[in-house]
Amino acid sequence: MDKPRILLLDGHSLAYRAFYALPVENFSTTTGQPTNAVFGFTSMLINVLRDEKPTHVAVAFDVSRQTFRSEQFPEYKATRSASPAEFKGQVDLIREVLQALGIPVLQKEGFEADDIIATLTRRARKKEWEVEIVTGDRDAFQLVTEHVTVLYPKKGVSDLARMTPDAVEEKYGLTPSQYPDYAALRGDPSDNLPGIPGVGEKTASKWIREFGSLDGVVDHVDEVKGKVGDALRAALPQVLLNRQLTALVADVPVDLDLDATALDPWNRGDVDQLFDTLQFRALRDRLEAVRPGVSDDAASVVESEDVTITSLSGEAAAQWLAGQQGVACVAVSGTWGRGTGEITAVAIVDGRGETVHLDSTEGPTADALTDWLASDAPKILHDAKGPALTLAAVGRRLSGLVLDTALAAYVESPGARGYGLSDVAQRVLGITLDVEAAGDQLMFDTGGAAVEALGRQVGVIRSLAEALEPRLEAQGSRVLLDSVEMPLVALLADMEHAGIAVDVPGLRALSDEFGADMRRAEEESHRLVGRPFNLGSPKQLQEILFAEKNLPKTKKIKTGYTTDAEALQQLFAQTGDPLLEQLLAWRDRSKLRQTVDGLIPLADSEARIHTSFNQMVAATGRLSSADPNLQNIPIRTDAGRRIRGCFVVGEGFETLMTADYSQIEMRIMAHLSEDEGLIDAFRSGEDLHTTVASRVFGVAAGEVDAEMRRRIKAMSYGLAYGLSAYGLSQQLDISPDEARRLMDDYFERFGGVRDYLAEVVERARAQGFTETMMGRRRYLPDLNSENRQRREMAERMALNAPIQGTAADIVKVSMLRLQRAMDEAGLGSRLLLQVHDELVVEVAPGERERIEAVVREAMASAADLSVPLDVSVGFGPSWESAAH
DNA sequence: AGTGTAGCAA
DNA sequence: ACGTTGCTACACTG
Repeated sequence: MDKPRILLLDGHSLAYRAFYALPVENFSTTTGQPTNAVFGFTSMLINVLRDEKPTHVAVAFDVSRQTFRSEQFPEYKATRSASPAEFKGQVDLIREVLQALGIPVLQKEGFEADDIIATLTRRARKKEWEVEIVTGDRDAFQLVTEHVTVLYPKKGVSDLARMTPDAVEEKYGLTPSQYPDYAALRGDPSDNLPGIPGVGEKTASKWIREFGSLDGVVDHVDEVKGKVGDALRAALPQVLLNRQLTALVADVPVDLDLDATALDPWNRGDVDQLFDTLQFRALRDRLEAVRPGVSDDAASVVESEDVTITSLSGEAAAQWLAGQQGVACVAVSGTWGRGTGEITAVAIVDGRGETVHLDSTEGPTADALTDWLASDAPKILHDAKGPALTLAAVGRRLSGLVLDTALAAYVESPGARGYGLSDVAQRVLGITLDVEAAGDQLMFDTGGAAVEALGRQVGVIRSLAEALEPRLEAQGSRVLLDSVEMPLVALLADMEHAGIAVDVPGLRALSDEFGADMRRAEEESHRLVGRPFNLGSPKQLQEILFAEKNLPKTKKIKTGYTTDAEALQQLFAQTGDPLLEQLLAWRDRSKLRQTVDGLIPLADSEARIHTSFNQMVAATGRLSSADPNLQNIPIRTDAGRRIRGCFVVGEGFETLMTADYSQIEMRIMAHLSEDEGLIDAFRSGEDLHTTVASRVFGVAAGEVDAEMRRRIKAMSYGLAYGLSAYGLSQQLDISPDEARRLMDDYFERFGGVRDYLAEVVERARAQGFTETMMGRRRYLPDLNSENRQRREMAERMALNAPIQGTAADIVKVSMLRLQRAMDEAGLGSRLLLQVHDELVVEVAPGERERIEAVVREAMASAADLSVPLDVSVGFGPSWESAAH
């Protein structure tokens, strides 16, 4: 066994360093608690634990300013200003962190942290332990020996200087034991210890080298010539006092058995909880990577410990699957994404409680498993889309899914941070799963550890199913889960696997063209400014626009003044500066080019791009699309639309079709609010915004001009987002008063809408959540927040969630109905994309008319509203041409 | 690596 | 402070 190595930290000095090294704006919790010092300290602690691998750790703190030093010299540290309010309190949080980690904290009235560290150093050295001291106080350099190292923060919180005897020698030209003598001569402004006029670091160091020590200097004090000599002699009493104060006391009466500083695994539950409240996500992961803690609830995690897991393969696997009884819980390991997937192994526990492990890297076992997953045998999985993709990749479809515990957790409470097995297990069961470690095992180890990890996971999935089902019943959200979210899994897998064809040469040509446009704008901008600069750097832009060219200041943001497109356009309108035009042109083209360049490498060998639809991200129930995001492909400008033109019908298909709901959110608002006027406006079949405008302004529909229509359109759309009079005025470029009047007039005519919006917020405030037509909830605890900003934010969310969420419900239902209708009719067309209110379908040869009818029917009948659900449809060889 | 700014969609 | 839901790229900073 190696020699023990003890790590001694100076809590206060490190916290102070961290506090000034890290900007407090960047390190605060959402509740406003500053955490920069806690973060920096904890980060340093984790780093030294990682790099130094100590066996023992202790942290010393100062208690108060009253120490034996301030008694001897009242001015000691007197110039230190009171610590800022943001710092106070953080020290207590640091103590909490240390307590959670089981690291002893030491302090002693009348002494400083450094004295305690000196004391512990002496004691540890008696036992011949190695000592490492981490402190921001240079006085500790006097403790350095061959076996005692000081780690001193150079700058920031991640760069520590390793002060060995050689390093001290190199830096000061002195031995560590000479350091306090030197410090006494030099004085220390931060401790308010006066130095000698005319004597700085250089001279102090020179004298100590020359005379060997401070005693030597005293002995030869008369030999020092010149003005500095006089100054030295005059200051000698102060220097000797300095020497006393700088000396660290190594016999502080602290009551601590060194063995109690042994670094033990900490309780992961406590640490997770604390790091959660501090909102230290990354730090927690770093900590886990350095030293995994132990779960406090080991028994409930390792449920599989006394469960027998049987590994089966080939024929035996097939037989077990065929004879499996009841509902099976399945834990799956494998990889998936980009429209395909592969399962490496599964653990299954069936209704009899038999647990098996199947290694599906082996052909026959994989085939048996595929058949079983595609069969109606009832099964419970956690996040089944990955396995469903694996099936889609071999032309099969996941079936028999009676519960997806990830989706269940999402439906039960959307808006949580994550829905991975460990996230949900933590939230629902209160147990900590070390999924990363398990994942590693699964990746690199096909032996017992991987089997056991999967066995544990399948046990957790079973517990989750039991815990979540009653919650869903209580909420009444079982229908939503069973008839919408879960059936959607296999459909999304099919869509992702299908992908959408792109014209790769077309995209390349666009990239070149946009690139050339960018270069032109860039060169012209450089010419106008007179030197090259980075057009993509908001910081440099600010410098040029506001400091050099002195253009009018725009809206303030954290880092200065905004240079966003809206602001630049306004500036251009004011000043006509040609640079602004070039900047805007460059921004536009570079955005388009980056979209194009992101797509090109994602096209597969058949020139198809496979996105991933995420079903558990949006708190309102919408899908999201990522890698690449195909829900934000440009459409508003001509150049942008050309990118859509590169999404094309694939080989073997006749055409693309797009079908979208027109004004679905307004229709939902009409339905939910039961506002007669709005319902009539929709039923009339006339242009909605014109009809609404004619009522608000009290003129005939024929007399509604473009401006009136524009204002009403903005107002109508804004309603569903909780738009304020101020926001409306900004958007329409009118005065807040005028916006206020517009809103009043609007609500005068459409009072039902106003009443509905008010009621929806009040109901949500009372019950704590909003609900969509299909019973999808969104919890909004902030509706009762004391903090106005948070409360109003929650109110806008409460306005929007039922409308956006109901639209999401309806579109999802329409997708399922479409899928079912196509299956039943045996059509070869397929759904490729969903863009919130739009579906993109790849139409098989000869199916155009039938598909149009099927799609219209599926979409129009997806919900029964008091207004019709209008669907517009378009066909074309590309996504752009299929738009309407 | 994480944060901030910017910008695209519905 | 003032309009919701997302995703991605880049610059900048530690």
